[in-house]
Amino acid sequence: MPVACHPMTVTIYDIAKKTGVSPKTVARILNGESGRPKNVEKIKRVADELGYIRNKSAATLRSGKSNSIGVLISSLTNPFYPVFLESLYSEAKGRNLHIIPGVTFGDMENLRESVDLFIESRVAGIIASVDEEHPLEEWEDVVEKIIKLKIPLLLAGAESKWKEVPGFLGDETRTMTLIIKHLLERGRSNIGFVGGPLHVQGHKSRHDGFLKAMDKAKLKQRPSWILTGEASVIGGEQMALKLLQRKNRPDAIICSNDILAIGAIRAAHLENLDIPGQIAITGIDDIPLSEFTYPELTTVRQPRAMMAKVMLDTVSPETRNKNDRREMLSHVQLIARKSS
Amino acid sequence: MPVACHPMTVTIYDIAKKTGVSPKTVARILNGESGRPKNVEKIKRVADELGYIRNKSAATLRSGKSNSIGVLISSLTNPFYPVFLESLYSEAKGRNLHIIPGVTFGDMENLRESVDLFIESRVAGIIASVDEEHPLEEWEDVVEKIIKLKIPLLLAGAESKWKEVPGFLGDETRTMTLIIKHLLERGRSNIGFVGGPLHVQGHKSRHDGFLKAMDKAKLKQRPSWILTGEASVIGGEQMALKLLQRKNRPDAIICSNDILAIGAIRAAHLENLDIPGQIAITGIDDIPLSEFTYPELTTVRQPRAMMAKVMLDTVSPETRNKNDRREMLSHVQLIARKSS
DNA sequence: ATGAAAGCGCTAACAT
DNA sequence: ATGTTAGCGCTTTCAT
Repeated sequence: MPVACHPMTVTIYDIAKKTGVSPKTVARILNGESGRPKNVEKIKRVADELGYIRNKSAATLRSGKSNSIGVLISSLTNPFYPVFLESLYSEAKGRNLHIIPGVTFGDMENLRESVDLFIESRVAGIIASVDEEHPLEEWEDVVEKIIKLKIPLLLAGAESKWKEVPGFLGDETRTMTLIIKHLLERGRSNIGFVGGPLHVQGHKSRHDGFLKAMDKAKLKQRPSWILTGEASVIGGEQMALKLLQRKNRPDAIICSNDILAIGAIRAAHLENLDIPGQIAITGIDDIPLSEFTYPELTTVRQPRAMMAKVMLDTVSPETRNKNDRREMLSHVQLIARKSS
Repeated sequence: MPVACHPMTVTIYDIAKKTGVSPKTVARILNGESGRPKNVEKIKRVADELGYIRNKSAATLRSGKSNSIGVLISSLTNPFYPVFLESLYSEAKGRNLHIIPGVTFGDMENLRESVDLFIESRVAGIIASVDEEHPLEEWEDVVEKIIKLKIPLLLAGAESKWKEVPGFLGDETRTMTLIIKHLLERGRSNIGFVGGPLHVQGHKSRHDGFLKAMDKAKLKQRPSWILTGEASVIGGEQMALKLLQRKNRPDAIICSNDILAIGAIRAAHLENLDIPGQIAITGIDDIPLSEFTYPELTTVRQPRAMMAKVMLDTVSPETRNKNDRREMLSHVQLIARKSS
C-alpha cells in the first residue's frame, strides 16, 4: 500500500484521472467555465481533496499573457502612493487581476529593471505614475519599448504624447474652483498658492488650474503670492513661511497637495499664527494623515475608486477603448475640516 | 521577401540559431554563468540586437520555483507598512529577488486569496506581518497550508508556535530602556504609557518591554498611567487625553508606536499643553511623517535595512538557516527630536 | 460539452 | 564548457 506522502504538485491530469474526464474538461471547469453539473461537482470536489493548486506559470507560458498589472511608482514613502495602490488593489480584486507594484526610488535603472520584470512576467498591462522623481522626459525610451511590445500602458499624472498611450490627469480647474468657492464662503479672498515644481505636469496642471479658477472667481492674483518649489513637507513649510512673513500676507493658502499643506501648517505654527483664525490652509488628495494633522486639514478627495476603475479598464485587454472616462473624473469632493 | 513585422517573442532558440551555439549555452550565458569569452560577447550582442526578453513563466514552470517573495500586509494606509515594504524592496534588489506585496485590508478572504496567488506563482518564500488586523489566531490554517507545501515562511511581528516557521520580534525591552534613559536625561520620571491592544503580540511585547525597562530603571509604575487600546491616531489621542486630564498627570508619555504618538500630540494640543514643556511625547518606528509633526516627534528607529536583510535571508532558499540574527536586531537607535 | 494532441520557452539531467 | 533530449502543467487547436 502506497504511503500518502506529499505529492509534489497536483495537476489537472491527476484530477482528470481520478474523475475519469479529460484534462481539458478539468481545466475548463476550474477556470469557471460551464460543464455538466455532475462533472462540475465531481471535479471541484476532487480538486479540493487532492489540494490542487493551479500553476500560474504554466498558464502564462502557454497563453502568452498573465492577469497581472504592473504598477510603477517612485516611492512608498510619499503617502500619496499607498492610497493610489490600495485603490488599484481593491479594484483589481473584483476582476481577477493582480497588482504588481514596482518601486523605483526615483532611480532610472530601477525603473528599467521593474519594467523588464513586468515584461518578463508578461503582464497584461502597465500603469506608470509620472511624478517629480521621473518627469516625462525620462520615460521616452521606456515607453517606446513598452509600445513596441504592444503592452497596454497608461501614464498617470501626465498627458501623453504617444497616440498609443493614454495619459491621465484630473480636472484640476474644477478642483481649484471648489476650493476657492469654499474659501470665499468662509470669508477668505486673499488667497496664496503653494505648489510643486512646474516642470512636472501634474503640478503644473494644478498651478494652471489655480490661475484659471482665480480668474473665474474674479479674484485678484498677486504673483508674489504664488510660489512653487519642491513638493515636500519641507518645501511646503519654506514656501508658506515666505508667504506668512510678508507684511501683506494672504488670509488663505491653497497647497497643491496635502504634503505641502502639512508643511504649511508647520509654518503657521512656527509663526504662531492661528489656523484657521489668521490663516486658512487647504490641501489636495486627502492622504490618510490629513485627517490627523493639527488642526485637521481641509482637502479635496478625488474619486479614487472610480479612477482606479478607469485605469484598470484602460489597461486590461478586455476593457480597453471604453472611453467613457472624462465624465467621471470630475467628481471631486471637498472635505471641509478645521484648517479653513 | 518576408516582411520584418514584430516577431512575437524572441527565444533562446533564435539566439542559438543566429550564433551557432546550442540553446543551453545561450541560457547559461544569459543567466550570468561562465562561458567562452567569444561566445559570451556574441550571445549578449545578438540577444540585444534581437530584443530578447526572457520568459519568466517558462523558467518558473520548468524549475518549479521563482525568485519572487510574497509579502503579506494588512494595509498600506498604515504608514508603518510602506516603510517595511521599501526596506524589503531595497534589500531584494541586490539579490535578484522580487517582492510581491499582497494587501489584505484586514480581510481573511483576501488573505487567503493572496496566499493562493503566492502559491500559484511558486514564490520562493513568504513574509507575513502579524498585526491587529490579523492576530496570530487567524493564521492557523494558512500557516499550515504553507508549511505543508514547504514554502519558507516568516512571521513578522510575532513569535511563532510552529517549529518550521521562524517568528520575528524586535528587542522591545532594549528599545524601551533607551527611551526611558532619554526621558530621564531630560528630567522626566513620571512616565505614562499608551500602547496598542495586548492581544496582539507585537503590542504586548512593547507593553511588557516598557514594564521591564521601568523596573530596571527603578521607576515607580502607576497602573493608572498605563493605557492600552486601539492602535490608531484616534486611539492614541483618546488614551493620551485620559492621561492628560488626570489631576496628577505624567510629565512624559511613551507611545508604543508613532501612530499612537501622533494621536497623543493632538491630545496635548487639544488640552493646550506645551510639548515638550509640560508633556514629553515619544513614539517608536520613525515613520516618515514623524519628522513633520508639530513638534517633531522623538522616536526610535529599528535597524530596518538589517531587518529586511535578515527577513530575506530567512525565507530565501539559498540563505536559510543562517541564524546570526539575534545579535543584530538590538541595534535600535533613538531619534531625539523636539517632542521630548 | 468534451477529448486528443501539440507546444508555449525554458531548465534539468545526462552525455560529451 | 557545451550539446542533446525530455518535460514542467497548462492552454490552444482541431476534431468529435
